[in-house]
Amino acid sequence: MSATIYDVAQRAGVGIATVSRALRGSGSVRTETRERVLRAAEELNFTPSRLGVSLAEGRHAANGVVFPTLSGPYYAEVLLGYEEVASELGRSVIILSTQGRSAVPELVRDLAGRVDGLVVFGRTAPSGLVAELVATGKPTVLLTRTPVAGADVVTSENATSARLLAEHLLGHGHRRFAFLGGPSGGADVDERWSGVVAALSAAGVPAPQGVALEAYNVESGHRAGLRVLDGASRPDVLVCAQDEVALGVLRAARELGLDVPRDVAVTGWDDIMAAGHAWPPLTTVRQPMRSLGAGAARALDELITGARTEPRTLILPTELVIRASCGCD
Amino acid sequence: MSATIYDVAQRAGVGIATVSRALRGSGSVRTETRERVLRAAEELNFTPSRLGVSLAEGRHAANGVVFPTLSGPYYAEVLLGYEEVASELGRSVIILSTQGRSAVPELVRDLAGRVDGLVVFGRTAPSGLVAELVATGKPTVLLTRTPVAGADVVTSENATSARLLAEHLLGHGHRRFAFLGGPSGGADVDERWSGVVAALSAAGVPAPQGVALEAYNVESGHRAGLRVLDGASRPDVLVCAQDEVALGVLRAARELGLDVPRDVAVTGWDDIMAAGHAWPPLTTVRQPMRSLGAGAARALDELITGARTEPRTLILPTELVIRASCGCD
DNA sequence: AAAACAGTTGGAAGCGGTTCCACAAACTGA
DNA sequence: TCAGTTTGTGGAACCGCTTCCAACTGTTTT
Repeated sequence: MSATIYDVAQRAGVGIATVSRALRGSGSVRTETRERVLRAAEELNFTPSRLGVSLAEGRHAANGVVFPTLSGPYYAEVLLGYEEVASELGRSVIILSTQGRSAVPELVRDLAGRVDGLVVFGRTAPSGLVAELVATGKPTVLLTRTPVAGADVVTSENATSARLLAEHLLGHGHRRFAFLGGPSGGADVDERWSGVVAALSAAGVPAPQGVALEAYNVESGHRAGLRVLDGASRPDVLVCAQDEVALGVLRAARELGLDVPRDVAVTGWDDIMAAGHAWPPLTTVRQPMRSLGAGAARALDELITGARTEPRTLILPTELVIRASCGCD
Repeated sequence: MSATIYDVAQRAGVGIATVSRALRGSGSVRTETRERVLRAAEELNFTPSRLGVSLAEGRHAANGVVFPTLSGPYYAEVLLGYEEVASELGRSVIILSTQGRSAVPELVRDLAGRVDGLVVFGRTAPSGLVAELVATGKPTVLLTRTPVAGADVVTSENATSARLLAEHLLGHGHRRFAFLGGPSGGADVDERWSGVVAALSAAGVPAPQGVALEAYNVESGHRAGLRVLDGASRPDVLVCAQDEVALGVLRAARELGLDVPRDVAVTGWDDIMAAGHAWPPLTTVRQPMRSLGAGAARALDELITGARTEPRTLILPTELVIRASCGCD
């Protein structure tokens, strides 16, 4: 096995307390002694055991993230932003994906035992479980998820951007809307729905047709697209709750011989990479995915260090990205 | 703080050894005693400290993964496959992304101290560092990366698929090839290059023009595409080392008023989601991304548990995916 | 009935660090 | 010169668990 602090102490001819102080720069150690310790540590190729340190310090120096999946760019980007900041703050990131898992509560509890705090995305762990974690005093940040008492929330703006998007589409003359997303697509999707409904209502236009999805991915969007676009009463525009759904709709339209945006307009949400490369390029709402992750990491750090004790909600701004699929150009 | 094993022992009126045995089912404990312990643990809401368990067991029950980035679907998909299997094997996954980081060696060493073994992707940590880790006896699996003595390698087939791809393109009548990838694009890209070169050489066609990229993403492909396609001596086909690069090339071609595949053919590699949704749909080589991750997780588990001590190389098959961007249809 | 035995159990020794506390040595100021 | 710091250091007490070992109980074997 590798060298322990006792080996270093013996080699340097000092006590383990002095080794610890010399290596981590705490307490005062005579320069000459420090150098002797450093040399001994170097010679033995000593690296402090992370477990020993954590046990003694009473902290893991690690955070957990619970997300549904990394299929699709959204969660991956958020995770990336999160990991970057967490790493800067000296914390490792332990991941847990829940999609397709059966024993989610057990996995989440296990994860909670390995970290100082965790970030939980929407559509992963049930709220009861989150409440249970919060109750044990585990710092928790909720990402794009309905609030739970005692936990931070980080999310991006939805309702207003949805309203702006809908108003833009109304400006194109579209009147018959379909919204591909619900039901219970999670807090964020619900807010987008509300925003669209509000805009149409204000304009005196009939409420959008709500189209339920089994999942938020291309296949699901494709199936829904075929279903919605094939009927006689085809909508003017399909507002999709996610870009991937919209990509599936674009494919469905192509297969049905429909031209987007002439025959039907399509919009997405998130502004993933593929959105700009689709044909036609997708009009969508850009979410600051990296910033969401970064914001969650900072919020969690504040809760863990105790820099802040009161839970807080952080809402990041989004941006309407007009391309061609709405009817522009 | 939360209850410890001592609290449970006291409440149940037994020793901590008995509590440990009762809870983890090791050793023999009288049924009546076990039930008393279980009840006490339940009442105190006891969860064994992960740090205490790990320190005593001498293992972390966690693995690390080092990857460049999660921008783009490739690494995300592999990571997903990895996490799924690791989780099944009872191991948590700690992630570390290196792109844009300055202190990579320190970060990797720190990570190594928190895990029982790690997976290192290509283009992240320098080989010297990996060799150092392997030398300390840390089980290591290399993913799509040049081998290091003592470490497992998991990768997917490159040279043969590249040859097949090139032969298909030759069948379309293309003769002037450009390869967007090198130099030193990593072991996998080098193999793809070799495969293409071999096919052209066998057909008596001039060797491909090698086009260096600053990075493997859409922007980089876009810039390279503008450069290569704008000249007088435009190639017949641009073989890209990655789908994202190819997507950038498609955009460049569109901007230059070129029709793909009539004026120039384009191919990618990986078969990411966007490849099928691009216009024209991208001919590419599908890598089994999830399986790569899953294979790495299993290989690492074997090394950690000692089920296998000799390093091994696992090469997964790929599949040529013919769509329209090569000239088909 | 004595001896061998299987089943239970608690004490204590780690695992590898951090840090409190006591103590000695060297320094400060009057 | 002497009391009162300041500095440097080691011993030992944790942190929370697993597991070896010895002891103790109640059977079963001879």
